[in-house]
Amino acid sequence: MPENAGRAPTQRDVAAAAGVSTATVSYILSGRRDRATPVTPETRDRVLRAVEQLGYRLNHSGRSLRRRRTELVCVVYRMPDNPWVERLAEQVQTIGATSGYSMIALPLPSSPPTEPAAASRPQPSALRVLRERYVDGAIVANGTLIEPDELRRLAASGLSLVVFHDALEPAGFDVVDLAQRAALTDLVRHLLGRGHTRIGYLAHDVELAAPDDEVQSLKYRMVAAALAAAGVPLDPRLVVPGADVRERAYVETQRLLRADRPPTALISASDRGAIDAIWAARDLGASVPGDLAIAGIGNGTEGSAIRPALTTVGLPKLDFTVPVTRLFERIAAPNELPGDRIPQPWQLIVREST
Amino acid sequence: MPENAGRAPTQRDVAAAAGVSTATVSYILSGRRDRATPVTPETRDRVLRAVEQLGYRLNHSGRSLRRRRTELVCVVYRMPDNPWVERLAEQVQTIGATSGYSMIALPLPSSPPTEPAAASRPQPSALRVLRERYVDGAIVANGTLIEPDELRRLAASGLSLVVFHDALEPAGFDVVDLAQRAALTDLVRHLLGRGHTRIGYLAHDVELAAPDDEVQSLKYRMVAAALAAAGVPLDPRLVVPGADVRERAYVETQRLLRADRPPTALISASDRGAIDAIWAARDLGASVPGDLAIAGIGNGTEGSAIRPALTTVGLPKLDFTVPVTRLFERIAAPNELPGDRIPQPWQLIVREST
DNA sequence: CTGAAAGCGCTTACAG
DNA sequence: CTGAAAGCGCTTACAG
Repeated sequence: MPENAGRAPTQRDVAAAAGVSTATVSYILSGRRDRATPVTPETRDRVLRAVEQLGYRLNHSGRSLRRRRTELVCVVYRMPDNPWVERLAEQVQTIGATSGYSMIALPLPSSPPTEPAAASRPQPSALRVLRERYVDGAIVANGTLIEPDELRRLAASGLSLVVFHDALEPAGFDVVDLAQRAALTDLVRHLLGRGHTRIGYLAHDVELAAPDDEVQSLKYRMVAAALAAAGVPLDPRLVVPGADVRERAYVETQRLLRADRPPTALISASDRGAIDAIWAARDLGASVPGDLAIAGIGNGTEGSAIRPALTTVGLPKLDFTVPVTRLFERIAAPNELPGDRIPQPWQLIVREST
Repeated sequence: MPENAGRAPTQRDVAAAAGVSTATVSYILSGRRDRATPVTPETRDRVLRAVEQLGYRLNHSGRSLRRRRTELVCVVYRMPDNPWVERLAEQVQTIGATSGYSMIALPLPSSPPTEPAAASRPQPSALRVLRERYVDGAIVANGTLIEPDELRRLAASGLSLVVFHDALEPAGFDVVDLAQRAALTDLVRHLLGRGHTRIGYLAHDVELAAPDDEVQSLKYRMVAAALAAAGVPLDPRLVVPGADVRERAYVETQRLLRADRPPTALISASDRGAIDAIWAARDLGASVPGDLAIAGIGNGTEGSAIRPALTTVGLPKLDFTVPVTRLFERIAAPNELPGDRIPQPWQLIVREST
């Protein structure tokens, strides 16, 4: 039981209890410079015992104010998380641990309250963590979550930053380019090459609610652009919502198939929706891909487990060693690295469903 | 463009640029005590212009060292997130914002590398955020993630703490009691009351890999205990894995139904697995609940959307105002509140599938 | 209405 | 091998 009433013990209290100076306590606790100024084992023991007895805990603010670094990095993403964000976070933790860094997350709300376009940007209070030097560096898993100008200002103010974004110029930070547009174009070409001309799209609800929102409707816009570029513009009657909720994806797919001129191929904004679409088609007696070719987006883990295995676009494997290592290089050498583009391309993964 | 080479500008730089003292800068930026010491609009403007021009950003470490508080709270949970953790995080953000608090997350890895029991506890580097006063308070969404002793030490060291846990004594922190065991007991009684005696269990894989791990196998252990208490111990042949992966839940359910003496009721560790089980049964020509009653655990959003609507146990509604408000009360009055038990009971939600 | 000064808890070159 | 002292960037009672 600590005896100090109220106030948490400091290194000063530890030093007093152990009969040494605060410098000695600090050397022992931070483990630095042990070689240059070795401490006798007895002193060390006495200090550690005092730490234990007082229940002393290091004060991070004091340390980082003095060291001018927080030894903390942050992963920014939109809720809900998904396997690739989890993998990214895991690698940030693992790789960071080797240089004494810990990781925190900054999950931004999935469904902003009102006005889609503006509200899809995070509140200032969430950005405080990035703006006020709470962390030395950050990986933004979805660069569209934060205004480009804000990203540039953050980088200029000394925050080490690596941003996943398809269409942003590096500017004091690195940009991991997933080349999503190219992959979706490949997918469209693949379907056209199989002879499909009536291609439907199973959308995230928010995409249809705010089709012009670059943040929320990214996939919809990219698919539509790829189809238009190929001379087969998306037929509005073949666009339905429901990719988010299993039962609705099922119902909407059956509605499409029962319509006058059903599509012969369907792209779903999510792998999950695509899988539901496969079930829906099968239950109507339609064969996949015979009667309806179905493709997902994202390359989630489910897609390769089902039959027919799902054609999709996404990262071929979940390895973010390059961007994560880059983040820590930036932190180690602040203001020395310009801004690079790091290619980590999505790819077309053709399986059985198309 | 900031002109300081290297070093980030401080309030001192701002004060110099605006021709005032650092005290004035601080008053203007922190917005406190404006009533007692109003600043002339001209001074204010001059300071804000200097802030803009220098690209000044507040240094959190300096502020929180001085204020002796970080104005930051943390939500601790196990990856992946789920709708209720998201809702919790959202409410922490919203309620915290009214008193100037920001939220960060501490997502702990979902599948620890090796040794299940020990490895299911987080690494020390993850706990640094809680131990070293990086935040003023935390909500632990799953109290089994952190050792009880560690929780007590954290609370004793002054961290405001609210922990979701079914079987922990409050000790300087509050415990939100979901009463999961009682709800699962209700579910078992409900099935027995419908005449079922052969009740199967669709498990999370990790539950069968480490059935003795209290952290990972919570639901499995509670269901087994409830069945045993009712005099109908769980038949090992009716326990199958696969609740995590859609296709496997489907296959395992069909395997159960094709066996010699199939179960007449099935409890799934996840709502998702239960929904897959419904599809699997239906595809074999078995009616739900006629031939097989199926219940989930968790009360996720999908369960009420499907047909037959899913019987499940979980929180009847996602409102964490009480525990979240309590966290901020604790932060406002440190060391004054003892430790309370906050009931937020899971409930049996009977729908059509049983 | 504004400024000089102390101090939050730590780290680290430097002197002994 | 150890300690006295300065200083990281803020805030705030206090004096003017």
